[in-house]
Amino acid sequence: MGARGENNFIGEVARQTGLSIHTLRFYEAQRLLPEASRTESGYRVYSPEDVEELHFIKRAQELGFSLKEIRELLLLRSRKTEACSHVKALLEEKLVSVRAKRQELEKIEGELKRNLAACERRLRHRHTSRVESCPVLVRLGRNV
Amino acid sequence: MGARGENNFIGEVARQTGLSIHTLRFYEAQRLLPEASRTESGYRVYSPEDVEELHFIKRAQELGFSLKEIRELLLLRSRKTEACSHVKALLEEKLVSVRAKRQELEKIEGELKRNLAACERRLRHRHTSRVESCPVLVRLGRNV
DNA sequence: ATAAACCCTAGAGTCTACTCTAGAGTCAAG
DNA sequence: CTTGACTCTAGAGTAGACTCTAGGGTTTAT
Repeated sequence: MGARGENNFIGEVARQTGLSIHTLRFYEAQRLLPEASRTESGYRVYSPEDVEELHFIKRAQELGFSLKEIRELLLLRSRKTEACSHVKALLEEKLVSVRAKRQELEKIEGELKRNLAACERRLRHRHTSRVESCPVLVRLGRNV
Repeated sequence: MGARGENNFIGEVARQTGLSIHTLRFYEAQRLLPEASRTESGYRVYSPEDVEELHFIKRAQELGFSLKEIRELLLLRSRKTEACSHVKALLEEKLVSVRAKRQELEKIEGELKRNLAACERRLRHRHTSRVESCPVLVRLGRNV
């Protein structure tokens, strides 16, 4: 139980947050975190607020925000003014793009299923599995 | 109606496929296409088969395959053997990952909606929109 | 006193799929 | 013969989010 156990050095914080040491330094370089304070020898020491901020970043990332957008959210948080309606706008924007991506993936998923079904029908009905009869490869090659 | 109109030079093929000239050369460099034949002066000439292959690539991309995976599909197509069951395996693999991504986005979408709802409730009930009361920013910062 | 485990910096490398640039040659039309 | 549209190559640049390396200092336990 030396200073190590008490101080939140970078490795410890990495463990707490599930981020890598590299990533923590990277976030600092990207100005997502305020510069962490240091020990005399230059080791970064993370306050509980820093750790909270890292959780904030992770959580926002899970909501599909990019680091750039997260920087904006953090700024809002610190500005402490007019935040809610601005946050709402960001959420709405993000919702639109996430919904579009999701719908895109749904279409892809449907296509894949259809191709897979064609594949399976063919494999059940013939012993040959040469390319000439692979409906998927044929389909992909057709113009239009 | 000179040689231009008859030969499928790169610009023409770009128009036909909706890919850029740069992209066509890029695909060749990535060995997705066999090296296109050339005129005496070195201009690339694309055969109808080349164009078909480009459509194949586009279509496969729309199914969520990466260029690397598409290279594999093209190889299968040219090997003309055992293709169908191999293709089936690739489709299944892709379906799994697309489904996972889609479900992930669905979760994100739900989260965003929930946050947005909290946002709206708050904005309806209070005139203050200070950060202390922005439920989303508070939520994002909470550990756990 | 020394090894193990930790930390530091600056900067390069990774991945994907392009996208663009500079400098130069080619071709058809007027 | 010139103009303009087209083509060529080699190589650099872009975006996002890391990830790693080399070379070196620090701390703790034995």
